[in-house]
Parts: sequence; C-alpha cells; structure tokens
Amino acid sequence: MPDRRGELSSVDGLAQLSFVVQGMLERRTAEWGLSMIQTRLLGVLRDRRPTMRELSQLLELDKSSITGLVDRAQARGMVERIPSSEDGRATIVVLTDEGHDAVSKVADAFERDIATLLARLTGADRRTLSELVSRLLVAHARAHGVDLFATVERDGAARG
Amino acid sequence: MPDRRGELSSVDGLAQLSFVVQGMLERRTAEWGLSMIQTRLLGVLRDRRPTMRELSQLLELDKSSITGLVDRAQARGMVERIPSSEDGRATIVVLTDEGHDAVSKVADAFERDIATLLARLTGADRRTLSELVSRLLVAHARAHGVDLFATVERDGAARG
DNA sequence: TATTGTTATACTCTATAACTATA
DNA sequence: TATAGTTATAGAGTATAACAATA
Repeated sequence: MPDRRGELSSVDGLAQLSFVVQGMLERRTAEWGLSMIQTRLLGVLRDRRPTMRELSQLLELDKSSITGLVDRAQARGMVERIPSSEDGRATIVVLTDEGHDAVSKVADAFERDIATLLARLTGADRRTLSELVSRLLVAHARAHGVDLFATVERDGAARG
Repeated sequence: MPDRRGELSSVDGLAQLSFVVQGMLERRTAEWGLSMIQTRLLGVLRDRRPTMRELSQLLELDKSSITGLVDRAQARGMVERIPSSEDGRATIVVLTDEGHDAVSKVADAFERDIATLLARLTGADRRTLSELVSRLLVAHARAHGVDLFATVERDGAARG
C-alpha cells in the first residue's frame, strides 16, 4: 500500500465519500420529515406502479414489512392503494400528487448538495471524476449481470 | 447538462456509487449478524474508550438511545461498561475481544469488497480516481471547518 | 395447491420526558 | 443547580408465522 502523505487510500476514500453522500441524503430526507426507507419507497414509485409484491422485490423487504411501510405512507397521504384489475389478489401502489411533490423536493435538494460538493473540484477534474465513476459503475453492473443502460422497464413490465 | 451517451451525470454517478458502497457494507454487517448502527458503535470503539455521553455525540444519537444500543451490544458480549474513576456519574464503554474480532471481520470483508470494486479499473485510472476523491474529501472537509489530516484525538480527548 | 396481501407477534432502533445519583 | 445515565413510553421499521382471499 503506497504511502501518499495527505491522501487517503483508494478504499478509505471511496468509503468516506459514500458516507458523506449518504449523510447528505439522510439530512435532506429528515428535513422533509421522511425516513430513508419512506423516501426510497416514494422514489421507486416515481416512475412505476408496482404491486405490493413488486415493491417487496424492489426494496428487498419482506411483504409484511411493505404492508406497514405503505400503511404509514398512505396515512400521510403520500401513496394510494388501487385494486389490480388483472389479478383479484393484487394491490397496486401509486404516488399521490403530494407524494410526488415531497419526493421531488428531497431529490432536488439532494442533487443540489452533490452538485455543491462536486463544485469543489475544477471543471476538468470534475469531468475526469465523472468519467471514472461511470466507468466503475458500468463495470460493476456488468460484473453483476446488469446493463445500466438497458431500456428501463416500467408500469408493470417489471414482473419476474 | 452535457449529453454523454453511455455515461451517467456527475451527480447521478456519485449518488449511485454511494448506494453501491453502502449496500456492500450493509450486506457484510448483516452477514455477521450485526446492524449498521451496532457496527458503527463497535467501529468507533476500535480506537476510543468513550463515555456514554461521548458516544451520544460521536453517533449523533440521544443518550437514551445509546443506553439501549450499548445494552444490546453488551448482552451479545461485544462491549463492556466500566465505571469512570474520574467522574462518579460517568460510564466508560470498551470493546471486548469478541467485539474487536467481530468489527475487524466486517471491516476486512468490506475493504475487500471495495478493493474488488476498484479492481475493475486499470491501475492508472484507479490512481487518478483515488487522487480526485481525496481532493474532493479534503476540500469538502475544509469547507466544513475540519482538517481530515489533523491529529486524531483519542482516549477521552474528544470532549466538547 | 400456489400466490397475494394482511395480521399477530417480537425485536431493534429512536426520541421525549421523568427520574436517580453524582458533581 | 447542572450533568451523566437509566427507565418508561411511544412509534417506525423489520422479520417470521399463520391466515384469508383469489388464482
């Protein structure tokens, strides 16, 4: 491991950076009275109308956890439950206008935070960093059998 | 916003990267039967012997939350409570051997995960990324009045 | 029979308020 | 009086197991 004074190791740097970024997101969600998981829920509903079961897969939580999560979001007027017309057992969850508004505001504030963070680099450095991060994410996704730039499946097309 | 096909925006890239890294940490902590907050607790105890109050400041949690957190860690044999010899009201929390072992294993696995992730870049790209990330973190820390490379305060020196 | 979703239950995590012991 | 820590209480978030309704 090379000893570069005044510089973190690659591993530490990436770890610390992830904490900084996640900390920004947590502060913004808290600022809007949302928890991280509630924000994630609203986030995945921005461009999908999933069933409870699909939410369970998207958020990697047990279906019983999704019941409680959606209950609380619904009680706050952020989402609605709609009976599926295709399957009498299924329930579809959709964002209300209020929910859409809330998640958009959190997302906007968060994006501004990251933009501010990145603004501490010069334009050239920022472009280089952006390209390397992209390359890293694409390679990582590929290694896990995912194509980051595949056509996004939407509106119920996400069935397994 | 420049349209670079097959490349994420700087903002999206950094956000996604942070999710990938945090996901790795979460999987490793779960693998060892620990929650993220339990792992953070053990992590801060690796090089400190804080009081309950200091833990409250380090983890940014209410003192009553620390009581429960330490209770559960203690019940699992990860930490011990020691009465302070300096202040009859204070309690010092220390890692047991088992706790040290657990947090070391999580940290090692996590570091290997990040190293594996970084290994998807060439050596030259990795060095460039590392330098840019360091520069970003240092600038960010400085903007928040912190010197990342200041002498680390330890063993009770962390009083505010 | 299998699947979708909810309910019952239990545990972790968190905060607020009230309390005890010490300074 | 002020501070350190715990207890009582309440609520969010999570999982497992059992259940009802539908396929």
